[in-house]
Formats: sequence, C-alpha cells, structure tokens
Amino acid sequence: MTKLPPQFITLPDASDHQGVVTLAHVARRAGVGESTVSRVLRNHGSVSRQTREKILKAAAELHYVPNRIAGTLASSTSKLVGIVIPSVGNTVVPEVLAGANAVLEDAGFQPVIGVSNYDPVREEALIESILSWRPSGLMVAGLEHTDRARDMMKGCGVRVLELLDVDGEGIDIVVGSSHREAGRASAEFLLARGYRRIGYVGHDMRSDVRAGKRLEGFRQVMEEHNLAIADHEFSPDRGSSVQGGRIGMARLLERRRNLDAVYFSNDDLAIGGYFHCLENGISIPDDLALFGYNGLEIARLTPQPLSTIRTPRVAMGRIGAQMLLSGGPAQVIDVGFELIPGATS
Amino acid sequence: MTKLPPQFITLPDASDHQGVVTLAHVARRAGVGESTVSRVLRNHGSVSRQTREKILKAAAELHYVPNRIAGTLASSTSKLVGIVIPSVGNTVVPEVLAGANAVLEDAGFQPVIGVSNYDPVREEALIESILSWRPSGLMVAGLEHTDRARDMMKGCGVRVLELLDVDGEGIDIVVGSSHREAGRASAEFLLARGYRRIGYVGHDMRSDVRAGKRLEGFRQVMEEHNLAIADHEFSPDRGSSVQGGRIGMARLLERRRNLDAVYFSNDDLAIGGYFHCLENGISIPDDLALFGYNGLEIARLTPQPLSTIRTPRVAMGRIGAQMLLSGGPAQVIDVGFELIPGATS
DNA sequence: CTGAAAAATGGTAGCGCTGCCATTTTTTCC
DNA sequence: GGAAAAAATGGCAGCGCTACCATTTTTCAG
Repeated sequence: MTKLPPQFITLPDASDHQGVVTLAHVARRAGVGESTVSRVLRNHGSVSRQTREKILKAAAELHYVPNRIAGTLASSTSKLVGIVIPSVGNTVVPEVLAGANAVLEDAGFQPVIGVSNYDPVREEALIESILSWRPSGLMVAGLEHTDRARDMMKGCGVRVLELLDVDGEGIDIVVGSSHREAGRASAEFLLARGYRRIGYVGHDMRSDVRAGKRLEGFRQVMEEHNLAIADHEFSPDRGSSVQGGRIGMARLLERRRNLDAVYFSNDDLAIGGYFHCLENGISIPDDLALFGYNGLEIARLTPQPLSTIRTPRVAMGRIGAQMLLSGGPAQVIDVGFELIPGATS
Repeated sequence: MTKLPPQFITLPDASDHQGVVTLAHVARRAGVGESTVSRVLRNHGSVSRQTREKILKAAAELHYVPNRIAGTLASSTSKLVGIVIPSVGNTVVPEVLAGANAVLEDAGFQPVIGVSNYDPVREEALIESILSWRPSGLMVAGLEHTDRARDMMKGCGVRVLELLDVDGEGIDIVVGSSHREAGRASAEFLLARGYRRIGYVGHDMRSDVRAGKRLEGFRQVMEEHNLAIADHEFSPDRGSSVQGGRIGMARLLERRRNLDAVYFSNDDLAIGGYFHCLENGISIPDDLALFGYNGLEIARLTPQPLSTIRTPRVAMGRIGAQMLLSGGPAQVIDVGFELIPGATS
C-alpha cells in the first residue's frame, strides 16, 4: 500500500459528512471548540465577546440550524409540550389552545399535537405516542381517560395538565370550570324566569362527557323543583354543528308544540335552533326561550344575543400553561363561568 | 484497594440508571440483545415468534415507552411534521388541519405546530424553530414569506408544502386554490345579476394576503366593466370577526345609502353584515345583496344562505399531506373552488 | 511583579436508539 | 447427511449535542 504523506491522510473530520451543517462545522469554521459553540448558541456560560461574534458569524455563514433532537437527547430536557385535543373544528379548543400557545411560545416551547376525535382509545394511543417524544409537559382535555392512559400520565414523570373541566379527579394540574354547576345555573336561570316546559337538544353524550355533565346538573335542578325535562332530541352529529341543532330543534318542536324553552348542549346547536325559529316565524323569546353554552362570539352578535354561559377559555389555556411550566404543586383551579342573560330567554 | 470478587464488580449496566426504562432494560429482562428488541418494537427485520413474545412481554411489564428522540437521532428520519399556521381561531385553518392530520396520523406522524398570527417575521422564527426538530416535512400557509424563511425552506432538505393559495411562486409542493380567480368569479357573479353599486367590507389586508388577492381579482373584473368599487370599509380586527363585519357594514351604509351589493372579504364579516341587515330591517337581497368567501357551515344555514365561494378545505389538507409524505415531485395543485349562489344576492 | 481568583475555552463521555455487519442457528434441498 | 441458503440474533459505532471536568488565559489585589 502506498504511504500517503501526512497531509493526505483523510481524518474523519466534520466536513466529510456532506449535507447537514452540524455544530462541529461551526466550531471548526470559527476555530474554537464545540463546547464553546454550544455555550454561545444556548447563551449559557461565559464566552468572550470576540469569540461569541466569531461563532455567530460562522453559524450564520454556514446557515447552521441547531439539531434539537440531539440537544434534547443529550440534555434530557426537551422543549416540547404534548397537547391532546378532542377536535380542532370545535370553536372552544382553538381558543384554549391560543391561550396556551402564547405562553408556551414565550417560554420557547413547541407544541406537539394529537387529535383524539373524542375517542378515549385514540386518546390513549396519542398520549403514548406523544410521550415517546419525551415532552416536558402534557396537556389533555377533560378528566376522563382510559385506565392505561391515566397510568401512563401518572407514571411518566411528566407534568400533566387537564383542561376544561373540574368535575372529577385529576392527575396533576387541573384548570377548568364546573360543567355540572353550569348546567345547574342554566336550569335555575330558566326556572327563575318562569319557564317550566323545557326541552333539550344535545349531541352525542358518550363522546362529549362535559355536555353530559351539564345536562346532569340541569336535570338535578329540575328535579329539585319537581320538574323534568319535557322532551329531548339528540343530534347524531359527532362534535357539534349548527345543522344538528337546526334539525334537532325541528324534530323536537314537531313532537312537542307546547314547550316554552329549549336548553341546548352548546351554542352551535342553539344557533341552529335559533335559525330554525327565525325561519319559521317562531318568536323569541315570547313563543320560546333558548339557552346555550359556550358564549361564542357569533351567538352574542345575532340580532338577539343568545342566552348562554361563557367560560374564560383563553385564560384557561394561559393559566394552565403557566402552571404546567412553572413547576408548582398539583392543584385544581376552577376558573368559573359567567351566565350571559342574552335576549333569547 | 480491596479487590472485589467478580460478581460484585459494578458494571455500568442498564439497571443502574434509575427512573426511565430504556430499551436496554427491556433487552436485559427479555434476555436478548438490544438490536433484537429494536427490531421487534419497530416491527422491522425478522425475529422468531417466541423471542418476539418474550420481548413484548418484558416491554409491557416494564411499562417501556420508546424514546423517539433517541430513535430519530440514530436513524436521522423523524416522524415529525412541522406545521405553521397563521391562526387557530380562524375556521378555515382547523378544517385544513383536520384533513392533514388524518393523513399524518395514519402514517404515524406527529405534528409540531407553530402559530404565526399572520406575522411573517414570527413565521420565519417559527420555521427556524420547527426545522430544528428535524421534521420530515413542513407545512406552511400561503406563498408569501420573508426571504430568509424561503431560503431556509429551500435549503433545509425537507419537503415543504404550501397550502391554501396558488397565486404565486411556490417552493416545493403547493396545494390550494386561486384567490384572484375567486375574487374575479365573485365580481362576475354579482355583475351578471345586475348589481352595479358594490361596496366592500374587508379586514386588514396586510396581514391576510389572500383576502387582498381576492379583492384584486374582484377589482380587475369591475374595471374590465368600467366600474369601480363604490366604497370600502376595513375592519381593524386582526383575523376576521363577525363583529368587525357588523360594524364595517354599519359604517359603510351610513356613508353610502345607495349601494345595491356588498362584497365581504370573508364569511365571518359577511355574517356580521347579514346580522346588521336583519336587525335593521334591510331586506336581503332586495335592498342589498351580500357576498362572502369561505362557504362556512354557518353561513349556509342562516335563514337565507349566504352567497359565497367554497373551497375543499379538508381535501386540501388531505391531498397536501399525502403529497408531502409520498415523496413525489414538486408541483402545484389547484383544487379549485365552488361558487355557492345562496339567497343573499 | 506575583499569586490567586475569575473568566474563557477545549476535550470527551455519554444521552437511547438504529444501522450495519458478523456470527450463530435453523431450514432447505439434493 | 451435508452444503448452501435463509433466518435469527448480538455487538457496537455512531447520530449531534450537552454536561462535566480539566486546562489555559485573563484579571486584579497587594
């Protein structure tokens, strides 16, 4: 074998690996050690001004993009936060998400998202999948999960935030409001205004546990007054939809002409019901009163603002995210709700 | 130093590291090599039935959750997809997201999301941040980006999908529809129906480039007919809102009482305008015609369905994600749009 | 000017997994 | 029964970075 002069010996040097620029390339280019580059890039540890500038220049010239996968593995502290939401279409979720995201972003965290479609089994799978990215925190909706999902969340050593609901037992941090109380408040409000023959239009209760809790609270109060819900109609739609409310309303009224109020599982359905009334000359609230849940923007801007209950959704996300990142103790925060009388009851 | 008998020599063995269960623990417990465990867990490579079962049993018993950070680093192929969206609140985005997410999830990908709030600078930062997670693909909204953002997306070696718009030059894969054409179609529709004194209610054009393109197309057609937009009103709201439309509409009508049609930059605003009319006894479409954009569910369920343009948003997300993952060539797909005549014009 | 403290810097062993290759075991076919 | 092919398995070097420690350089009081 021919012996090459020293300068031709090919060392396994950083510039070999074509394609991606690594921290080693930057170090080489700046003529410094890797640790120093790492310190500069993370802005952590002391580095002289000139060295810092040399490194930043080299990094910029090479279009260096740090590899956080490697960084995360090395430091075993990730800047990822897992988020499992039941749906994206729903108006509620994006608002909570927006609140949470603002906080996460400020703190340099990146959300990894999964959508469960209100399916606990899917949720379980998503939680497992997301945990495998070793996030610093995990946000999920609601308190109801499969046993295994709960076990994973308890045992994974990651802070967990359960959002939107406080009626039940949480795992770690819980930020939400009481849906049962909201249902009760709705019933009390309607009863106080003299309504007695109240119908209910809802959507699939199995998938939306929280709507179920509201209904439960509503029923309780009715019973306490020796009354019952006159009739109910369930929209088959998954998630909530205006169309579902419209159809549900039509069906309900077909069967029961003497109702004086209708309670909807949420504002989307209520708006559908409202449109049905508008179209069919049913006078609101004289012929019929309507009551929803969520306090959606649009429901407050209809010619007659909808009577509904509003929760501080953005704040919920914000507070939850802050607590998740702050490392405080496990606790439950009830952010409460506000009953908006509106003009439909 | 005392010499310990061999059995007491503490090797750096897997069970040392208390806390997190690693693949090495599983291997040890199952009495096999790490590679074999890896093969079983990834379902890749041949392993005998009994070994496989032994390993799965061990993994289950130890509650092993794989560390994908490590896996990604080792294989340098990640199962992450970056998504940068302009907003979550917007109804359009969740639908596209839902379509994309369905495909991504089926393929075992996890979305890492960033929200730019329609700010190109923020978008740039988010893109950089997300690229540092070394995703397999990147989805962004629209074709307008800062130069640096574009450079990063071109140079990062990752497939890029630009969604929602096809009016302009794309980086890699583009799936969307022409907003300019949509604007043109809207104008042609209104003109064909005999409307001539047309007003415009929009929101901040700088932040929503696509609304600007629609307006541009609309104007073009008007000019081709030697007409101009009679008057316009811009809602100051960031993003679109029903309230903005309502106020904008009120202001516009205050100034111009003789309009026969109003073109809105989107359905949210149009609904606001519609509500304003409902409330003020303005008869639609006799006194005034309305035209929106998006084909939102709710806009089709109002007592008079809104005239609007609808794009296949879920399909857009789905198709885009499929193309992103399929590894096909760079291309532009125009998914088109559908003009829905409605009852408001 | 000297010694000690402080600041700046480099070397390197992992983080937990995968990809490759070497080795061992099993199967297959004359 | 034996050679060759196929299947099953293990070993180990990285992936790119960070944490830790060792070393060098600078600063500064006395």
